[in-house]
Amino acid sequence: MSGYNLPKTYDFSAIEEPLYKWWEERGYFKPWNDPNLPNFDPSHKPFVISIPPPNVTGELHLGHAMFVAMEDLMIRYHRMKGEPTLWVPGTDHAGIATQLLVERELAKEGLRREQLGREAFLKRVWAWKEKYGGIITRQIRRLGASCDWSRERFTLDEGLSRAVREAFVRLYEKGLIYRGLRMINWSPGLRTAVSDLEVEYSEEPGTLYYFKYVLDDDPNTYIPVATTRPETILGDTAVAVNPQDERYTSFIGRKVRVPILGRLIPIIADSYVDPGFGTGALKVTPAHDPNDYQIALRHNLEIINIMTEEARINEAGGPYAGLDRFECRKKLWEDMRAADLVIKEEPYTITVPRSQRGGEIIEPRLSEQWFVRIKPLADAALQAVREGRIRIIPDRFTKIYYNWMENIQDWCISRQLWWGHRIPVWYCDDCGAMTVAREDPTSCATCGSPHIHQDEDVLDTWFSSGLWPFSTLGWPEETPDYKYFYPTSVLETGYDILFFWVARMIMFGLEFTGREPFHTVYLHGLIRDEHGQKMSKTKGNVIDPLEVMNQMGTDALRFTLLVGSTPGNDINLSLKKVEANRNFANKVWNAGRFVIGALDSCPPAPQSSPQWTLADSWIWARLQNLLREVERLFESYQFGEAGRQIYDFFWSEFADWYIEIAKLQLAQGGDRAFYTAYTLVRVLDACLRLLHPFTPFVTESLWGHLKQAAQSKSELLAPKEGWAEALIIARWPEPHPPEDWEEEKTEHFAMVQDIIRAIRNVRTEKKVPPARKIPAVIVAGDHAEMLYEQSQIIAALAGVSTEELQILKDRATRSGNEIALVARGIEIYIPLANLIDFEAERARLQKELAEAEQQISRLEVLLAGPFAERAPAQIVEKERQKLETFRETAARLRDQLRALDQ
RNA sequence: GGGCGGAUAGCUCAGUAGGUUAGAGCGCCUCCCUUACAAGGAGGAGGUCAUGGGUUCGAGUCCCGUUCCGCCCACCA
Repeated sequence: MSGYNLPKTYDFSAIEEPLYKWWEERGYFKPWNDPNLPNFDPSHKPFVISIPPPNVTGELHLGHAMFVAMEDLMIRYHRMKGEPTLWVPGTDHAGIATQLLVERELAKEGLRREQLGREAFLKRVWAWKEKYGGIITRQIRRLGASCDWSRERFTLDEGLSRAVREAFVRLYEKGLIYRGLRMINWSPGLRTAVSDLEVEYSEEPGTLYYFKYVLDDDPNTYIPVATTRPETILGDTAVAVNPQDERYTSFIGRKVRVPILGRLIPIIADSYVDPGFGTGALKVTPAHDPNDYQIALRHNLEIINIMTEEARINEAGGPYAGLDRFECRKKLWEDMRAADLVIKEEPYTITVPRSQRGGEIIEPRLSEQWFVRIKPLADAALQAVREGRIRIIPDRFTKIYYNWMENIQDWCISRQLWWGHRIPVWYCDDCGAMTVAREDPTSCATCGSPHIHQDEDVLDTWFSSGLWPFSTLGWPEETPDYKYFYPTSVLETGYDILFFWVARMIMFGLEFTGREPFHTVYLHGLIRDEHGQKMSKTKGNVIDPLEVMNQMGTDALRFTLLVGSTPGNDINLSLKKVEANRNFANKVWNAGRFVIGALDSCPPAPQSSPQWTLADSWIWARLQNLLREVERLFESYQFGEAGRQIYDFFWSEFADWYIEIAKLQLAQGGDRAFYTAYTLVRVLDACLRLLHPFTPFVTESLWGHLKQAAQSKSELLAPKEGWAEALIIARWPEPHPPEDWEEEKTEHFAMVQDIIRAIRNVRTEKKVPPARKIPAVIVAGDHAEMLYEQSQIIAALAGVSTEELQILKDRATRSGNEIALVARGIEIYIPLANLIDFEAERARLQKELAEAEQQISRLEVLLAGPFAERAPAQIVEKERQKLETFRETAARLRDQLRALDQ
């Protein structure tokens, strides 16, 4: 049996890499993936996914593994459905993250980027990208990602850069991009602006500092003020109170002195101030607080910036100039205490804005930046989802999306970095006018002067990612790819970047292409450790997907991620789960070995028409049921549930029952053996196809062996059209319409199963040695004939001796010297007189009888009530039959109890 | 301050057409190296589906309230 030449344990490490190479070389990842078919068929609707581009310098983590598993699943499924399928891969330049990495490298050499200058620095980054940029894509291949690498893109590629320019200029020309002085979030460490989304707020224990603002006209009187950031006192330009606040009415319009600095600032009235909070008086620092800035605008206050780009105090801070913001806080407070300006300190929980990258504390800062006027874009994006042109799965994120879109603020898109798309704006040194252009200009568009210089800033990375679904296909050119593959189909990613990325793609897609960039958004959850903790290096609970793949194989990891998750819900991953799925891959492998072995030894194709056994029919019916279920589940994006059902079918029906029975049928030889092999092949083949999107490697590998074995056997086993040259491009199995016989065969087989289980159960209970065959009498009424045909199977699987198995329609006498069982109304007697403990038997039978009677009365009540009239006839009938069976069972149990008493 | 998710077996979780005896994996107990697989096979123990109400012939599943856990959004010094 050549099937047994395959290794006994599935050896993924020998299989995965060559298989992936083969797929790629054969061109299966391309949309026209069958090498035997013509190259382009525009009449087919394509299925397209753009990869969420990982950071070019990133390293594989479970988030990547998750999206690859999900997207590759969808891609492989649609490919097998025969659709032209394209998965566009690529990477993101990831401005901040990458620049930070390179700057850190420089720091090791004692260098800062300013010392190198822009050109030289960018050269370094590109060199870095060339060196490490391939790592992540290699790792993604390792996961089995079947993307079309010939179409790989990078956000800083020439084509994509052109798209970015085009987008910027179009928005600018429409008046949707503007430059202005605004309060933005400033990252002192990176010395750049960041967007609202890049700031995370954390509740932290802090202090509320109370101090005195002394009145200029009455040095003995002061107005008490509280702040969480004393250093900002240096930039105060007013103290505000609520106009309704009677405590302070007399102060309004008078002046106070800024502590230490001695500047005179006014006390003003503004209804923004909450009289109930703190002291009811608010210090106003327009340059360092967004609310204060608004107040300043209303009252025309002076705006004093007291901090440098690195959040040190500048010359406006007088004696504190040069100090770091937190040093200053300490020093200033001490000085104020010495000057008797301190009232008290109170512990206070403050909401600290921190950078998403690195966690440093963000400073609100007034500065000149570029913004996208987002409202018009957001409105269109809102419409697209409201009108169902884009569907978000799971549905609950739709609300979150609405909420964000409805309250969206203008998007700060300029970054004071060097690594990224430089803003295509030039300033004239002579007339000062701006030139915004698609191509680098040589002169000022307004005055014609050649003395122009480009804006120093680059664009937010997400600006280019927002164009990803169409920029990767060639936009703004009307390339064949763009025309055919755009819009894409499904956008799949983690819910954590719904706003960062998904929302922006929708806005940009609608704005620039006039179409929704995809019709469906599928969001997966975050991956946590086995107890739901976030994975982090400090906690030491990080699972490295590469490690997992090395240990258990790619299929095991993929299957775990897919089956262990439901849309939008976080998944708690543990190695135990992966291990269980590695075992599954091994199970599949071994079932395959068995089937291939069966093929090798089975007789040639018969002339006669097939005669199916109950088991054959049953497994076929169950397979059809599975195909229907999987189809339904895939349609509704319930991939995890689909995987689970395939798993269950494969293991507990196909392997546990059909294969066991197949051994008996094969042993009969002749036509029976052939048709058994035929069924084995059919079912295994279908399972491999169904599993392929989940576990591509073990299925492809096994399928190749199976195909070979089947083809060398007979045309019947391997009809040409069914067996493509690779599983990856083989057809997805379609279910047959349900047929009448299916229900009956399923029912009958369930009976056989229950009888076998009942006997096995009693064997274990009575501690019958496994090898010992026992006698049994089955009394089955109308089912006797059907069961008689299954007697071999019952005997073999239940450990009953074939000679001593009787299957009767009825039996006049019952002896007390038998163990009596009832399964589905069928009686089973095991004459094991020496093993019978009469008391225990009576107790057991009585317990079973009680259970049956309880069910009977429950069902009687149910069927006598309104249920019978109101519930659908089918459901009622089902319950009626159940009641019948229980009555039957109860009657048999009573017989047996009586027999026991004789 | 708003909004969302979770609460099901010792652990981690499925259960998304409401159908009446609630499932899996791991762990646990008994037995078995049976010629695909010990990464396996057979049998078993274990759950008042967080809680209180409601809708319905019927609720783990739908509606309302409560408690605990987690998350997102929001400019309160």
